[in-house]
Amino acid sequence: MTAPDRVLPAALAYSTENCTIGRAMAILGERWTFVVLREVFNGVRRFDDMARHAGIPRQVLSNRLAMLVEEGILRKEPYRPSGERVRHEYRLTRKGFDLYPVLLAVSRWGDTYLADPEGPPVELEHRGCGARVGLRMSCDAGHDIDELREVATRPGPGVRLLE
Amino acid sequence: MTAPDRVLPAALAYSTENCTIGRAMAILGERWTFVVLREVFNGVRRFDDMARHAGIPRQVLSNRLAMLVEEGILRKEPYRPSGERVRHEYRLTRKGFDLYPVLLAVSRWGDTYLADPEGPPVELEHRGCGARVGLRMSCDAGHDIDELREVATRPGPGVRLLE
DNA sequence: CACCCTAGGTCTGGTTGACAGACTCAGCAA
DNA sequence: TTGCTGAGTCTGTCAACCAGACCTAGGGTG
Repeated sequence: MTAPDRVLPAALAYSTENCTIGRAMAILGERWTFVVLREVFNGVRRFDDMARHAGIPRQVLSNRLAMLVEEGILRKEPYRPSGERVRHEYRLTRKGFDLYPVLLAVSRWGDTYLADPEGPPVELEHRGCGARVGLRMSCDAGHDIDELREVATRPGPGVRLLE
Repeated sequence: MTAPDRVLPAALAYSTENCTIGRAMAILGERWTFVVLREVFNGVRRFDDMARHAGIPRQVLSNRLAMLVEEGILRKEPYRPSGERVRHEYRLTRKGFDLYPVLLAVSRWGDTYLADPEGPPVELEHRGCGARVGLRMSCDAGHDIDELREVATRPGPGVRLLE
């Protein structure tokens, strides 16, 4: 029960309204967005497969896919299975692939804190080596970072002062 | 326009209903949850500071904080600034701190794809070294992983077969 | 004492989103 | 002609979001 420091860190002198987390979560922060993405990363690319496999309400899936296409995270591609008419599948764009670390981070956190007692239902392994896949913090200079204390916040090039 | 493989990967023979991503997103996947967490990670711990600083509707903030406390991600602690009455602040639990990689991943993705042209408003640097902080995929055996292709999905201990 | 200020909420009401279940529609197949 | 299948849309209900006003307890001020 000690008094906290009321001195706000430097970053907080700036508006967070333009902070990218808010924008990112406006896209990613809907109940099913990540579930859809997990399906696509797992190779499920078709509407009915997703709806059936992940148990997403069809209307919601429809909305989510349309939004993800509009945001440039998925693209809708026609293809023709031999002897059938043209169908469509959803595939990841580069922007979509780059969400993999987010998905992985969420997945590891969920496995740690939300899995049933017996353990997580699905695991990701390093192909060949067999060890579990995870994320490590590091800086662009290559140093590993183990402690949150080693991370500092600084204003970036797009900073905007509070009025 | 090639036909996709309709053979679902091994993981998909199992229900994803119990997959932890779904559960995690039921908690994290709401418009403001991460924005609240970002504030707390930045050292903003009090109701009014969050509401003012991040522009969150007070009712929503109230709900979000209550939910995060109930989920064991935040805890509410009383403290008394000298000469004032008792107040409350929200602090991260261990479970909450472990969300940092998720926050960092979202933040880096947002900085890359959603920032204003001039760049992200805030950056995270390695204290001392000054380089930007990011995440690297690696396996528990210590190998770096650069390609998504190196990651394979396997059933985990808590797997549950589809009926 | 009466009044004001502040932190930390609640209350109200309109708008949007989630969701289940039924319906549609095009093209192939029998 | 009828049926099947993939990929949706339509309808109606219920919950969540959100802005803006309101409330309340404790301490300070005149």
